[in-house]
Amino acid sequence: MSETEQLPAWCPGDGWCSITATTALVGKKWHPVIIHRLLANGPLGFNDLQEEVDGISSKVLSESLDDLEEKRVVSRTIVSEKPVRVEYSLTDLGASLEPVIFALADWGEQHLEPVEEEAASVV
Amino acid sequence: MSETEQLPAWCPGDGWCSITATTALVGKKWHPVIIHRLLANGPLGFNDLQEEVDGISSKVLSESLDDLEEKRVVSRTIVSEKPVRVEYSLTDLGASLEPVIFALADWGEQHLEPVEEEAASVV
DNA sequence: CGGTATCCTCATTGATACTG
DNA sequence: CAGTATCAATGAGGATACCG
Repeated sequence: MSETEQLPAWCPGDGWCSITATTALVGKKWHPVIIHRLLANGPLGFNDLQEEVDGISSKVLSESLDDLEEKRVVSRTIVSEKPVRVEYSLTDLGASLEPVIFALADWGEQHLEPVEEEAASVV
Repeated sequence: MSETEQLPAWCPGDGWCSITATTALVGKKWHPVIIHRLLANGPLGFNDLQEEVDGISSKVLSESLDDLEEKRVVSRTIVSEKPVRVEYSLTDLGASLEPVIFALADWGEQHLEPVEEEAASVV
């Protein structure tokens, strides 16, 4: 119980797990995509973001953003223009997720991407 | 609607998204951890795996493994020894997830890990 | 050892509508 | 534009027990 030092670096504690910890933050269904879009397309307004994500409802987007904000991954900025806009962007913590998001996207590209032909039958 | 080629490589189609595709495969709560353990500790039997994962019930582990098997990420091998054992291991596809899993673990390490001191106050 | 079978609860989503 | 309110539906996850 006291020899955590013999364990590999990627799995430190007895109970604690870096994977579990990470997925607890960004493991929700839409979180990776949202972060991805913010990473790629810079700060976005609510509706712009919703269009980027494709398929998400305003309710779920709102909840997701609340969650990500609470976890200090996303920051919400009210831009006092006219009319007032809101801008969602990544915090430094959020931006630091780039390798993770990139790994997800990359793997999907390389291993799943395919089937533009099949898509034709679906329309 | 026809100019998908102007989009960056990591976000190809109009509807299709590599992130969404990837998380559809490994986005379930326990999947990354399970893959991580198989990645790290080689083939494992059911109960061994359950102990590695820590906190998962046999039911959920079973369901997760079924799912991962169906998705060709994990393979189940019956070892005809005596008594019969079962070995779970990663397929080539599963093994190819290493960068993703590693990214998750790595990020957790670097950004979440700490707070052994704070833990004392929670107990 | 390697699982299933139940049952139950909570979290997440989806659809829709409405608001300032 | 940027959300919130409601409500229904799904389903993932947990506890426990049991089986070959």
